[in-house]
This record gives sequence, C-alpha cells and structure tokens, in this order.
Amino acid sequence: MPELPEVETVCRRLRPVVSGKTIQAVDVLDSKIIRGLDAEEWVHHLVGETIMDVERRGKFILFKLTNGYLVSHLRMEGKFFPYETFTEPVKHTHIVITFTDQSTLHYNDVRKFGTMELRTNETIHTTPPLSLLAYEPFDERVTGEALHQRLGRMKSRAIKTALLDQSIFVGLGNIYVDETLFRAGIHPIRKAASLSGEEVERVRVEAVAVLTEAIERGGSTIRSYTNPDGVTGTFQERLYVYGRAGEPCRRCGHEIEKMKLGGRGTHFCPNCQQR
DNA sequence: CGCACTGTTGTCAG
DNA sequence: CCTGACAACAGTGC
Repeated sequence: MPELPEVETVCRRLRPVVSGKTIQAVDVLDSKIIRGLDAEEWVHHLVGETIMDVERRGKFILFKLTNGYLVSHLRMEGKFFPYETFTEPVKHTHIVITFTDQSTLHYNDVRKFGTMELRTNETIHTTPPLSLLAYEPFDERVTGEALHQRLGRMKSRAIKTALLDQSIFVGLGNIYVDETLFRAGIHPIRKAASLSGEEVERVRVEAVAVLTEAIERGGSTIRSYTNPDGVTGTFQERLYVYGRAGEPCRRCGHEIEKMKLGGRGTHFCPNCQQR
C-alpha cells in the first residue's frame, strides 16, 4: 500500500508495538518474499534478535535489530498485521514472526511483490537497495538548484517519469507525483530538462508539501478493502487529480483527464497544467 | 471469458 | 550511460 506517507504511517504504527520485543520464532509460509538468503538462514539470523526501533528510508521500512537491520519493502500491496496473541494467519499471509511475549507480527501481501532482506550496520546504506536512493525529500541538501541540474541532464524523459525515479527524488509514487505536478501547474509529459529553475523549485516545494500533508492525515487509502491493521489514512479526500478522471477540477472546473505515461495511469487538469 | 487496470521496482535490450 | 518495455502476482471490474 505504499508511497512515502503510507510507509511512514506504517512505521509510526509499528514502532511502539514491536520495539523492545525479542523474536522467538519465524514461520515462512512463502519464501518468495525473502531476498539474498535461504529462508532457513534468514530465520536463523532473526531468532533471538530484539527489535530496537522501526525506521524509514524512502519507501523502505527498517527494523533495527540487535545486530543489523531487517529491510522491508511493501511494493504494491504488502501489509503488516500486529496481534497481541497467537492468531490464525489470514489468506495471503506469508511471514509470521512470534515474539517471546507470544505477540505476533504477520506479513501479508496479495501480489507477493514485497521483499525482506537482512543488512549489517556497516553495509545498509552502502549497498543496494538503500545506496541507490536520493536524499530524503525533507533533507536540506535537496534543493531546487540541485534538482534542476540533475533533471537538466535528462534529455528525453518526461518530468513525471523522472520524479518517480527514486534515485532522483525519493518518496513519490503514482498518486503523489500526479498531485505534485497538479499543484505545481506542470504538465506530466513536459520534458524534465525543459523545466526552468523556478518551475523545478515549485515542483520540489509542492512535493514536500503533499508528502507532509499526507503524512499528517495518515496517508491515502485508495482501493479500500478492509485493513485489519487499522492503517486507514484520509488523504484520499484531499486529492486533486488522482482517481478523479471525468470529474471537475477543484481549482478551475475543467474535466480531469487520464492518460497513459510510462505504463502508469496519469491524471491531470489540461487547463491548470498547460504543456 | 478475455482484457485492462492496480499505491513498485529490478532487469534487460537497444 | 539512458530509456522504455516488461515481468513478478493476484484480484477486480467491465
């Protein structure tokens, strides 16, 4: 379920629930989720570890362990369900972590795109996947000037495609990139290199604003099937373009359009976002 | 039934 | 290098 605001919301929810707990057992119901190690070795490393903290880097969740980190990415539909006692896993639950106090944490993922892998304290930030990420969007090193320079080298890419590239800008996914470009008044198919410094700064400011507001509202809950983990955001009520094709623009009343760009559904207002 | 679509990203070919 | 297409998977809706 995740872009940066949803992942941040999950981290905030899980942090008080799992911090300080020690792993007693791990059941791997589908090993496809695990990367890098055999399921057996992976489980062996985890058992006995205490979760010291839950952090976020981009769209990754970092479980800080006594030794190293468990790095988790939810991709399209990954979810964590914490339970106070033993609970029968629901459909599409692939990993069950049992703590020494008998509480559990279930990883559920309908499409099985999500991943979990182990990293040491030394290598976590210097090896993929985290080493491939740009700075956090709230980092002061992310300036309009730096972004403008980087985008200026992308001869043929559309601005939307460039912003979805996590090595260029971290945290935006298909919802928030469309919202960012609407707020900045930039058409999604504009060539990244064609944006002026002033336009790039506007994009940066709006991206940070959208991400911040979405975090405050607990993220967006789009395809709203019930989540037992209680993570249901309300930011979907504040969306200007995503999922609003055919509806009137909240700013000018023009009909919101939807097109295909780089294989992704792309929503925009043809009046507010001129080419 | 068939096909398009879905909050992601790693891989591969040109 | 850069870029776009596609795959990984399961479900929903038309």
